[in-house]
Amino acid sequence: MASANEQDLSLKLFVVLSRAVQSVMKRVEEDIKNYGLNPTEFAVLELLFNKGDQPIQKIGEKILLASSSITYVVDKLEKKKYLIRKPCPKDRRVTYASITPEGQELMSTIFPEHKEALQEIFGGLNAEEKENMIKKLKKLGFHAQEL
Amino acid sequence: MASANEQDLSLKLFVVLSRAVQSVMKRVEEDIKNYGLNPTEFAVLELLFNKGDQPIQKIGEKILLASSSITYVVDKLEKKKYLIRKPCPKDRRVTYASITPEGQELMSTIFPEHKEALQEIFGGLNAEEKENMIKKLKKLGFHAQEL
DNA sequence: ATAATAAATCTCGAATTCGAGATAATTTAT
DNA sequence: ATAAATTATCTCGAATTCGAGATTTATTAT
Repeated sequence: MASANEQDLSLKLFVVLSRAVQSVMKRVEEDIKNYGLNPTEFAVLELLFNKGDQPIQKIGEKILLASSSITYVVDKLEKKKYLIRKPCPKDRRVTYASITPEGQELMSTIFPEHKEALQEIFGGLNAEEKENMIKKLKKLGFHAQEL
Repeated sequence: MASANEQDLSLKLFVVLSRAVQSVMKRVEEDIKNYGLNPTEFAVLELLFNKGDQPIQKIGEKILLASSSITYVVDKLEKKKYLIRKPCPKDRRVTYASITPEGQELMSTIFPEHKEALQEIFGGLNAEEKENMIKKLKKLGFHAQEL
């Protein structure tokens, strides 16, 4: 059994993590909202922009979203003309999401801006601190995932 | 202007942070769901349990929730008999949320269990790593908040 | 070859959160 | 003392996410 101090330390880490993430995400959302997108839409476009066409199923796996939610987001992006659905000829169960030229143009403009915004948002830490935090967060994330 | 490497590091930190938090939160939600609560309900009860009666307004400030959302959560907890609303006699605009004996009993049972669960979820890091992460997350959070 | 199983996508309804605005009470300024 | 501004809470509708289940297609087992 963990000592009271160890437990309190974990509790504190949980609280501090929640707060910090809330502050960070708020800024990130503000940034993305400037582009007329929400974080999920941005994540989907970023995936298609950087990794090419994806089966709708795969998108859900990569950005950790339920299939019904993906349908919703892809619908919205299709209405905005940033992507189109393309049926897969080999497997008629599958539909690809494919970024349009409009989507490409949008992303090639805003992705660099987004990276600058992230650079500012994470400006509280220097490079070494970021490297270290990445390492520790991976450890933490893997452990939590495997429970 | 930040170098490409610095920007990529921030982007990577953002991605890793998002993933890690997603894994952690998923476990925490599973834990809390066992108690028949969602994370927001738990946060409200925890506040009342540890800090005593609170004006509804204050709850929103402490757990960072919009006033309309607080009304919704307090309604739910009141239906579950874990808290009651008490009008403030000094200022008739104010309503206190007050934990009931049932709520006290619930929290005194599940709060220790919750701390044990957190101890497991954060078990990927040792005490020193947690201390360090708390320090860095505070830096990160304050910086992001002040932008 | 047929039946059972699995996989991909979608539909639907519920849960949660937000923002805008309504209402009522208090405080501040004139 | 009255008017104006502020504060606390709530109502309402929109946005987003989920899970359960429906539908269609493909794969596996008999």
